[in-house]
Amino acid sequence: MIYNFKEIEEKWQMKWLKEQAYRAQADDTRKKYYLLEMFPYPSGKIHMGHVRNYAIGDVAARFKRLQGYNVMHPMGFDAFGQPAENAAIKNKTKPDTWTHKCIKDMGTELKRMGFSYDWEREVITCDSDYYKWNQWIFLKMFEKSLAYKKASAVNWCSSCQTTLANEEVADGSCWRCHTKVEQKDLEQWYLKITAYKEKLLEDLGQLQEWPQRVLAMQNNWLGKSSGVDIYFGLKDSDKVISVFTTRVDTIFGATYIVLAAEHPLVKDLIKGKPQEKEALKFIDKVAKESKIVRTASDVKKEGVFTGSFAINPVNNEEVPIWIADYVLMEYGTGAIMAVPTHDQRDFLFAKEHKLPMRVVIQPKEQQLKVENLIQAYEGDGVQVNSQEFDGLSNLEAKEKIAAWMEKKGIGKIQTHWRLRDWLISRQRYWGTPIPIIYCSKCGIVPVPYKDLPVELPSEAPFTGEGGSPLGKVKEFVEVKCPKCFGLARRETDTMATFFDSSWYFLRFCSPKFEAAAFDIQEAKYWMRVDQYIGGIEHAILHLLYSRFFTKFFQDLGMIDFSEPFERLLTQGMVLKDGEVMSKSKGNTVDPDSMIKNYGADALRLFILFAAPPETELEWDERGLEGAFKFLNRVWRIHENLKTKAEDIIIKNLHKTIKKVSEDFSAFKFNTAIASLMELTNTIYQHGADKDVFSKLVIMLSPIAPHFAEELWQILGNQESIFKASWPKYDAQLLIEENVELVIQVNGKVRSKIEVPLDISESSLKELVLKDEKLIPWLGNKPPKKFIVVPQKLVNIVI
RNA sequence: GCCGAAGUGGUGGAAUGGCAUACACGUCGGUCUCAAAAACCGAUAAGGGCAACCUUGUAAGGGUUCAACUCCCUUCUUCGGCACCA
Repeated sequence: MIYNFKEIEEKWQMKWLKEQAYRAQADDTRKKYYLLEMFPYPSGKIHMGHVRNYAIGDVAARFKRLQGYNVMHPMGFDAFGQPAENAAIKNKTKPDTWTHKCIKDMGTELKRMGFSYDWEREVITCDSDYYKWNQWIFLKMFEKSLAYKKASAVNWCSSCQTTLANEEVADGSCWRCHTKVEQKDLEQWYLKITAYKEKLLEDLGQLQEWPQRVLAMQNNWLGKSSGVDIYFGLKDSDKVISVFTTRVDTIFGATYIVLAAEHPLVKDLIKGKPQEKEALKFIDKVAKESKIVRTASDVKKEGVFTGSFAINPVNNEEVPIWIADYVLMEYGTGAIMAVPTHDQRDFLFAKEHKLPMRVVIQPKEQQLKVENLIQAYEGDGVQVNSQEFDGLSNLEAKEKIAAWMEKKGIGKIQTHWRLRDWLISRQRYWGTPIPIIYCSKCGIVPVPYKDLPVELPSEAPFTGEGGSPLGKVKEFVEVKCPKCFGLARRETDTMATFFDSSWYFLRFCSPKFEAAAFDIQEAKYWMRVDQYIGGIEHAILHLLYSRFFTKFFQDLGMIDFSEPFERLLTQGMVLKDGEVMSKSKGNTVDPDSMIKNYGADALRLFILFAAPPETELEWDERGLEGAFKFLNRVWRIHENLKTKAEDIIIKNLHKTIKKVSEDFSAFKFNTAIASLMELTNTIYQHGADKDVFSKLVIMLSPIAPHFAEELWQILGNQESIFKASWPKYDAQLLIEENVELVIQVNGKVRSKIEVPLDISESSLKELVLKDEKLIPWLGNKPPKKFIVVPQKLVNIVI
């Protein structure tokens, strides 16, 4: 007999919705648990990645409820963004219409999976009652000079026809459409995330429950590097070139310096020099090279001499100044001191252009000589040719030289970062309008708070062909200046959508609150997010921005913590035949058809059983079939319940309760399910009574909620199974009187014996030595050593 | 180059110093059936042996330990992040 999953799942889904079974209310008398999964972009259809992400979250939410926590488990939609615009163009509809239809369709699919969301808290970022607060946050940042406008070379995607943040560029290409990113000079809005760089780095230390790899990625992204800025004077002028180095110990070996082609002093340095023409040609060439070509590591290092000289401030030596393509304006000061003997890039460049070298660090095991060098020596050693620092270890010298230079005023201990401010202007329609007005008299004027929201006009002529579509909406653009009431124009760019998702977890605490972005009291109860679950692809972008916003809200005094997510779980991808499921590869499996064939419960069970949450999961429909068979196997138990279960079953049950409780707490769902399967197998051998079966059903309920709810009702319960409490195990029952000991000889298993739990070591020894199976191994020599691990094993060494 | 994660049967995976391969998939065999499906029961790392058993085995090599998938060192491979980063 097969249980009727279709009927059962529909029935309970309707009931849960009608009764608002998963409504969460703040309650100071109860311990809260805020469980959050990354909300989806409303594409219209859920995919297996969503199913996995949300199945993991739902099990945790339901488990915590059964344990008595007051659980908030909200869901919403990250609804602004380019795909809606593209789809609207394609389907000749409006992004708003298209998006809301997708939200509806996707909501239906999520409901069909039986996820226990509090739908009353649904947040949709493209609705003005949400994005109004994006604008409010932007204005607050503007007030604190954390939002500012700047002209600069920016990343430009010609296919998306918009600018991109540094975080949105991967391998020199647009993260969304993989088009090669170009550089363009534009005036754009930035958020000053760099104001929080130290705190963003330091607070990573708080995040004990985050995966190592995410912490490592954030650390890399922030890219702090400590060193010294050294001031090189010019030979023929009083200008100064500042270079940055992390190897100040090699300063006495600096035989030339190199500037990036874009360095502001370059034009001055070459002016009137015989090399001027050649240098200008080179600068022009570098400017045309794309960043990808320039940063490819196998490219030959090219450069030209400026004709000018600088003075090395530690020894007053004259050193030539070069321009080269391997020095980047974006990093450090855009200028380096070159130490060819101890830096491989400088070495290659010096060889190529026949520049001088000097060894200043001698390794212990060999004697370096400039004429014999075939590569730079980048390791540690002892200082030589370094005046009073000779003889010191270079590590010691590094600190001493830095301090000495600071004292003499020729250098400064300095830190450089990789992190850049966040460019948020997008030349697209479907996003939050930036609440700024440009007045020819008053300049940049923020929209007054009382005028929020700046509504996104419902009609705009977007064609996908570039230029901000809002710029063509006259009624939107033309506005009175809030200060002088003269004619002014609105900003026509919209905000990057990562702005929207940088604080939605706070909005969930009070999604309908009208007086502020969130209700401080509600946030005080619900925040921080106890468990956050989502894909590794957000390891940098979304998680970094959210951490930044949280720190900003803390500075505004609206919250009293600086990190939003206490625990983070990044779930692995779903693969098919070893490859990531994706539309472009055409190897996707539609969750909907799986629900039709096997039910949502079986799908949830399979996806949780097939692999631990963090690792990749290989899709296997036969495995799904197996999960379905298991549910049927459990289902049939209720038809044959005994009045009293045997002791062995009771013991097994309590062992299982212990194991499943521990595994659920640690998000080890695959092994939890394995123990439930083992218990089921034992029940097939020995039978179960109503109590044992009820407990099995409760333990299964977070994974297969409809299935469990139905069985719970069949067992005669009136209330929902999710009002029941998680079973507790009786430690007494887990204590065995006898225990099987493994007997090893020289570490190899040779026998097993059953002994009383509290056997003394001497009587155990006596017993073991009498074991006939051991005779061939022990011979008649006395054992050298006799190791006893209580209740586990004995190892005899001969 | 730097940083991070991983490598275990035919397959997904389990075991974090103490019986390697739990649980499941697949395969094979059996029960039931006119038959099939379903269901139920059993076998299933490799090699050797009629068998009881024995040997080998967790990417490779070495080490620590009575005992190593697990800890340490070296190397290889795969995946991910950063990178002419000074």
